[in-house]
Amino acid sequence: MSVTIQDVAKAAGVSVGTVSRALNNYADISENTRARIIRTAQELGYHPNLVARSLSTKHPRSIALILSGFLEETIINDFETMLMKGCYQFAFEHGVDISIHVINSAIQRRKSYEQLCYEHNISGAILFGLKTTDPYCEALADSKRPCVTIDTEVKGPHVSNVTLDHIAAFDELTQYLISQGHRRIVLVHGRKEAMVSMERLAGAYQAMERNGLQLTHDRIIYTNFLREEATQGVLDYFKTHAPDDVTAFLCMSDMLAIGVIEALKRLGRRVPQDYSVVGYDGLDVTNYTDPRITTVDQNIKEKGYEAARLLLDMLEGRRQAQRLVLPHILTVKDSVRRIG
Amino acid sequence: MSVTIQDVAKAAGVSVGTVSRALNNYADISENTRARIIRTAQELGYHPNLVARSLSTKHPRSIALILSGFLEETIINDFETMLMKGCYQFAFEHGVDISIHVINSAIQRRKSYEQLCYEHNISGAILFGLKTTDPYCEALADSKRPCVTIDTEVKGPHVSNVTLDHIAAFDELTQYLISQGHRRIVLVHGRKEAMVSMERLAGAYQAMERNGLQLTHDRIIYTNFLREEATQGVLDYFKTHAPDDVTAFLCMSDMLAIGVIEALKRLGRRVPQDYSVVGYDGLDVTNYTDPRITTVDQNIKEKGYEAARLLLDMLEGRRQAQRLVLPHILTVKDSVRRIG
DNA sequence: CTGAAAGCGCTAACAC
DNA sequence: GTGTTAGCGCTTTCAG
Repeated sequence: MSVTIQDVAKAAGVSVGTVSRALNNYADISENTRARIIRTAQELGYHPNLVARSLSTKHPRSIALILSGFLEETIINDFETMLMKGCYQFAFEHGVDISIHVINSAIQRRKSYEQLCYEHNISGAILFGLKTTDPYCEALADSKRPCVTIDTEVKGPHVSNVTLDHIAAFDELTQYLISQGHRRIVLVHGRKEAMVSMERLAGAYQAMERNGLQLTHDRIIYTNFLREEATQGVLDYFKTHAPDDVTAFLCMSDMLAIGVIEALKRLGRRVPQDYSVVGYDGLDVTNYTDPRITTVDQNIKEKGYEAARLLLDMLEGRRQAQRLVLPHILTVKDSVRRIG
Repeated sequence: MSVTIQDVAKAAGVSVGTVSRALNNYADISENTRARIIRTAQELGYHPNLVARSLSTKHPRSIALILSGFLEETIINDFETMLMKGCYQFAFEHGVDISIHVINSAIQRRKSYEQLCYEHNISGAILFGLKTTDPYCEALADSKRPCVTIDTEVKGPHVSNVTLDHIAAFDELTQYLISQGHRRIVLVHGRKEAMVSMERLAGAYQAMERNGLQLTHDRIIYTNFLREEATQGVLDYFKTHAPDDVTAFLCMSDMLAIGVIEALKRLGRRVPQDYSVVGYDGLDVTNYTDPRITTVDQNIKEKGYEAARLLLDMLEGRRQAQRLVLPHILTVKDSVRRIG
């Protein structure tokens, strides 16, 4: 079939153990034989069977990207793709192998995190899409297997988090609106229970208070992050509020911003001439809408890259578990008008 | 550590072989012991170690989704995500495990397809993003390992293809424009050498000839599928052509359509009032542009689902290698005006 | 019907 | 320095 370590051993006239040592850069081996073994391995086109390796090794270096929840998401975004890009860029640069596993909350209930890792011989994982209520959050905290969560905040001796300062980011976004002269701001809110919503809400409060503005309850449109809800919410809003009751819509996601713009168009209003709108996420689609939407870029590719680096460092004992806060990027485009 | 087959055997008072047989639905085992073993396995929370299994088994059922090329792509689309959704939907429904592997052309040159499969104990693969010039295309044809390519046409005794009839789809799209009264049509072309471009071109020719229309060379704007190229191309076009030289732009991708609309807006023209534009792919973003873009939905999620089903059927000998042509979906939205 | 045992390819103790 | 060998957890003959 394929060329195994045995074949290399035979061809090089040594034992399999020696081949293994040579190829894994062990110290106690003569440069001579190592060179010879590496050469024959190359000639034969040998590549180690990673499955066999991870089965036998005690300190495996196999790292996994575990994606949760996106199967159920009705919202389409490019987070997973961008994240994969980031992880693999690091992986390619450093010659590590990443396996991807797709799960959801139901699977988490059926199969424990440890079990999942055991089944696939995962020694360290990057987790994306975890909800704070997901079973794996607790499991991660208890596990002695190093892992990195992206965005989800989980504390544990071997758990790192890579995230943005969403509060500061949303503060900055809000501040930007205010700096452009907007004082009558409506917040288009995401799913109430979601951590991501709460953080963004805190950021909005923070910025508004600092500027002596109030965020009253009737100035908040609640949604479950669905675009249509934002559209409907805005339409409803203007049934009970005068047109000049608001000058800007501060949205907790880009999709909500798109929904808001849709509603405004239906009402015959123009963005940004009549109303300003900002989003959050930095989805690529914000470049193709009309107008292009000012937003905060979550920098998800960078998160993937840093998560992979951090995980590898943890596995090799170079770094402790930590919270890594990456810079966010306020991306000013065309959906905000300066007023006043 | 984790509960192994040994633990189950001990607890149930049988041998590991018996446990294995019971759990894998072998015939030659008494219903009594099977039931008992299954019960104890459940009580202990046993899940098989898939790595160990795939190492030992002769007829492994481990299937992989191999994604090529998207790391280099500057174009962001949701193909990979949708594809994964489709594959995993089938996988979850049928209790099969899919591993995902990310590669590119460079990796294909460095490591053979067989080697990749061997390393990860892949018994059958779904491949997406292969270019016709990629080394793996030949490798697939020669391999006795069943596989399914998506969109890329590869012929081989164990190679299936899941695709659309892109020629017919583009024909239909073109015909739609014509049926709306458009006769002066400009084709916005993708990368010349790409198979996907050639097929679409053929479809366009076919429809136009059937309607007694000519697709002359000066009515084609060439691009490499980049949005900005389409924008520039249209701007350039109108430097040498009169405004009424064209009534509709037939684009080989949604991104190109977005680029065209951008150009028309810059020129102060409105879509679809002044010009009609159609795209191809069915990206989600076509729902958020202004206007929403009439396009052909490639139905990528369905492709993933059917590819997974087909691969499993091939692995289990229920189906031969075949070319599976899924229906495409002409999605009429708001970017075409009926004229004449 | 079930147990015992070989072996998948590799790593890591343990010898020499 | 290098060879030998015992597993990693599982499937699959081969006996009985």
